[in-house]
Amino acid sequence: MQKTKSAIKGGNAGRNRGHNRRVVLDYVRRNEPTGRAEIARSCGLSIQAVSNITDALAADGFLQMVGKATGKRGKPVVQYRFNPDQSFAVGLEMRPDALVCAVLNLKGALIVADRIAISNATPARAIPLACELVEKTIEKAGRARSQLLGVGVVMPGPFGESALSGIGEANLPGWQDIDIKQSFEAALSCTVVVENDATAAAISERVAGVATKIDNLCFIYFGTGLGLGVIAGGHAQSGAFGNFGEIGHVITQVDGTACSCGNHGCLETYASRMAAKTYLKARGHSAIDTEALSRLMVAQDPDLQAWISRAAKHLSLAIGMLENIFDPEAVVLGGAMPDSIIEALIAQLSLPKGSVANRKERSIARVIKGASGRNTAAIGGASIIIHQATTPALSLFN
Amino acid sequence: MQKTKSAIKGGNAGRNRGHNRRVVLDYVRRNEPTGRAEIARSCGLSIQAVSNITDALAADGFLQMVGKATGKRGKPVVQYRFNPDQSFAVGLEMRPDALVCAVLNLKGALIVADRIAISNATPARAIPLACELVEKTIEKAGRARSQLLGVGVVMPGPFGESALSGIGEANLPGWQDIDIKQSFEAALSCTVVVENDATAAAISERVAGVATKIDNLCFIYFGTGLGLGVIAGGHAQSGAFGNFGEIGHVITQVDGTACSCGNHGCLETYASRMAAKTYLKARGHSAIDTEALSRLMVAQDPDLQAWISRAAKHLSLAIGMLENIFDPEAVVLGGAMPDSIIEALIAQLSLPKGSVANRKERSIARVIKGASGRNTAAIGGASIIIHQATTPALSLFN
DNA sequence: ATATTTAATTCAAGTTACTTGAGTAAATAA
DNA sequence: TTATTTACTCAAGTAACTTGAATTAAATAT
Repeated sequence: MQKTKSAIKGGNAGRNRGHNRRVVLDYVRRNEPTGRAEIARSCGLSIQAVSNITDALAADGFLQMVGKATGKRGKPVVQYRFNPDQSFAVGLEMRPDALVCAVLNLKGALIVADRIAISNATPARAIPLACELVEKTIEKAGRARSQLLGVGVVMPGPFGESALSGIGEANLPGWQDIDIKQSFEAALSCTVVVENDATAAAISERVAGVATKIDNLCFIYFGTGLGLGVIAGGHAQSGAFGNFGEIGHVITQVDGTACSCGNHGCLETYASRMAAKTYLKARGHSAIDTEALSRLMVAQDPDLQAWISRAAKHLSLAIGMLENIFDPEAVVLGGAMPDSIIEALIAQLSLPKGSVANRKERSIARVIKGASGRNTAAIGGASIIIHQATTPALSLFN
Repeated sequence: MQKTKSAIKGGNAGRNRGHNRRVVLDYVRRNEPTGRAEIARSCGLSIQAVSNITDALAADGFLQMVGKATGKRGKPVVQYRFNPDQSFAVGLEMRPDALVCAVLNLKGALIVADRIAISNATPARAIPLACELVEKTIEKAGRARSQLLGVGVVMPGPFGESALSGIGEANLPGWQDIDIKQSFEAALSCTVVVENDATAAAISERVAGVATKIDNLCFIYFGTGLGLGVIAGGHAQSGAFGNFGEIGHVITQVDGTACSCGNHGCLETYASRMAAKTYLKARGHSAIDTEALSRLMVAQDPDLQAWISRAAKHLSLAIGMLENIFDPEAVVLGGAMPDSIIEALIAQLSLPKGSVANRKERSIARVIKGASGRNTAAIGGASIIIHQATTPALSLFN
């Protein structure tokens, strides 16, 4: 009988210290400016403890004192705020045709993004190039390498054995057999996290996007295929084998369009960049890239309009399903797709009325546009690093 | 600007103590019999700390020393095991037509289950009756009321404003406006947790069912409708508004059968007890309850066979979708449905091959049968209490 | 048989980070 | 001016964990 690995570890004074620092840091980041008494009340700690912690965080540069707040009765509050420039995070998107790198400050603001074209993106070729790009982009951002918090590497899923399964045609070749995280950690000697694009995008919305105050969201990501990133209770979902969110292969039409995965009627064959490309090519358009899509959108091309209308139908089904399953505060659409098309898709959705999401007193729309564009995934990668550094979790005890 | 309530609190020695006790208790429960050195290694604590903690847990009756294990080199391990009878948990299912109560020991074993019929289940009528049933069932189980760990109340979701939304026809009337948890806590003066049936069922599989070693699972629950309970990373998902898992209203056939929710082609109209009832009634069968379904199954009734075959098609779609979205270790089917029918449904599934779940090296089947029968939900309710008491989580710091 | 090795466990002292309680400071309200 | 309120500091106290040396008991080697 195999013993269960206890995923959850015990705590001690030291681990507690780390946890509490994150709790305080996270609270200040989300409620700045704020004072120590308020932090203590909110975080369930004594004022003295918070005082010690803020002193330490300020000494380390994570927090900044920003003067006193008067107006209320009592001794004025010495206010602290989060220092977004204490360090920085790097995001790196690995694509078959390009490597994209983004440097973000701790508030999630983009400092610099850069990219290089690449072909034949095997690990042996791509990893050194990627690392070089990372170093150059850090330099371009004018940041000290020593302040690097970590690198978030974003690759299209699914990971692992998925190559065997039919899904994952859009994957990079030769990456199934290596430990990506370890390879990058060895090359960059810093914290590295590997995630899929959709999850990265979802996290970036929570770090600095439309969902900073939202703890439960679904992000539908337009990559080559279609991905789903979910944040539940403030934490990103990743599945048992890291392949959470393969929404592209959810079937929205029985016996529909043939999909590369072997099934028919997958959502991805209707609503994805690839689907748009295929649809437009079949109607005589050529060289469909993101820019071309933008242009067709401006020109109100009837073929693109027809595609959007069809895609919106399938997306509506999928979104209704997500709402009923995840009960999120909002569904976000974004990714490597022109803003104008995402907006058009949202405008044409016909969401089911019979849904737990169809509440009268909604403070946010059911579907909102998230970050999109060519750098979304790389920004998402950096956001994961920020999220991990500032979000207290049980993982601290691991 | 509203301040974020810090959901996550800081830790101190006392909270750490509680956390560590749970970590140790959980480890022993899942790996018994085991010794202190092993616990220390697995939980990241020092042997001395574990020794103190096990002493305390043994003194409180949560752990029992069960002798020494020889055979290996070195001083023999003093083994401990979880004491399943230190206290007990109660589950209570509130249904429109009946109240079901189950008493479980801490290992999740059923001690006694009981039920009473009820009509017009308004809160004012049902809550006193339910509390009476709880007390009587505890007595019948021969347990001391003082050992009661808590009561898990199971009701069909969705909760909250859902009555407005069209979904939830099967709901109990008059329960939308009261705080169910508080009402029961006041009446029973003990810990009360309220959950939906599907989540309760999922947790019960993890506490004592087919998923004790599984951290990621999806449970499709046959209630009146169809529910989904998900455990991800060992923790039950509940959604932003407690309405996670309304899988019954996922559309598996565009323009399909009309559903009470106003949409067409909802999974629930094909695969649920209600669907079976409707299908069989339309074909001349009458008085279809669970027992009748069992009898028809034994008799190999062709109408029921046809229904199963159709339901399996729709379930296959839904399960494929769940696999792609959640990437679970397994999907479990169970609930208030005869075992024989669940088995037949599983046998007739045709799962998509293009799925992240279609791995070669699976140790468990993609779809397995979980607990089913008339008491499943009540047992699930009690399981939630057990799960909460023995599963360490960040919530300890709340 | 005896010695050695291995591993679990205990004992006592030491450490850490938090809490407590008394006291101070600075603002508004009366 | 005085009282009240609220934030914060200082110093001492405490709980729970870690560390390191010593002890115990079984399996294995000599």
